[in-house]
Amino acid sequence: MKISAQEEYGLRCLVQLASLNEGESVTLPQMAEREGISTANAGKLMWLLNKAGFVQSTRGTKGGYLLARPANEIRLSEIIKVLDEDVIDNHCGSYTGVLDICVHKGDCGIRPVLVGLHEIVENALSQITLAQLVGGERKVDAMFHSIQGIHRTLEANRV
Amino acid sequence: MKISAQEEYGLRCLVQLASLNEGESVTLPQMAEREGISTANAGKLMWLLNKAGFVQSTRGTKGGYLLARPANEIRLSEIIKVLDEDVIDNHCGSYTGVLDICVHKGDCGIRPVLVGLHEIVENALSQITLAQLVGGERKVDAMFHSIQGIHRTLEANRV
DNA sequence: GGAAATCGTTACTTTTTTGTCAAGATTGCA
DNA sequence: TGCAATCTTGACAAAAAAGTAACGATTTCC
Repeated sequence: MKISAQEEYGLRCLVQLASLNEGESVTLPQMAEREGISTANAGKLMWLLNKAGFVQSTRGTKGGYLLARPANEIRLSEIIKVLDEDVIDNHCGSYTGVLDICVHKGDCGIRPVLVGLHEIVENALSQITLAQLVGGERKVDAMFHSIQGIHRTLEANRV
Repeated sequence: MKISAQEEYGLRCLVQLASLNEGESVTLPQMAEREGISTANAGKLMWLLNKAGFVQSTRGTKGGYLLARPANEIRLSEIIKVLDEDVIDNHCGSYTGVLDICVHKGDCGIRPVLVGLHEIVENALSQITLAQLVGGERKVDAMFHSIQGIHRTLEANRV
């Protein structure tokens, strides 16, 4: 499985915006430099995120980008769905809907795996907000403890 | 996030082999037909899986492929690591090791997310074996219950 | 009003991933 | 032995993703 470049850098740019103080904004060249990508590339990402309503832009001198919604109301799952098709998708067709592209109409051997992965990833990402990725170890630790909880549950439910 | 074609079809082919009765084997054309891919493509996948020691092949008339190890000892996480780099990887560098490609050497804002996702996916996939994907609703249900367990744990540990 | 800074949009290029082909090697069987 | 079935391997072609470039539109400030 791969996290696409678009997902990764899009998310990173949003974290930058979430870290701004009241009234500040960031320009494309600044953003690009901080993430190690080209300005053109950052521009394309921000265009997507702007269309989707995550960021607000102003043109001209003193222009730039800032978040259009409060950072603690933006869930990572939403972001990923805008930057890519879904939190996880596969080659053969959406396994959350009807599987009609694939040859395995009724008896797809790996479908339970796809559905299961989709569910746990969607769950995890929908519980993390941009605000939680800003400033610090405390929040990161909390997230990690949640993940350790998952670990224990899987052990207990071992099939 | 995407599951690559190679991961998806490679896994499907192995499920076919896991479904065989004692003494049976499957040829490339059969395998390709059942998965809706070309023989050439199936050939390349099986070549990879053969090199990695998952399958055994015999050439000539009556030849074909079969599993080289018991289906209940082959974990999905192992398979995915052979068909792709890792259960999850990102553009910027392995987040299980040192992050040296990325501009964010010490303070990568999304690193906790990458590490967390890697952990829960690795965990889930390492607890599912090929044998569990063969023959039926009972095993699939059991797996699903495990996933529901994860769901509840996440709720309980909400950050 | 004009110049400079900035975003917006589309088209294009490069790279990576997928998929195909063809020639070779091995085996079984008549 | 020789033919047919089968896997093996490397080179090639097509498609998708990632990245770049160019030009247009808007805003600020002098």
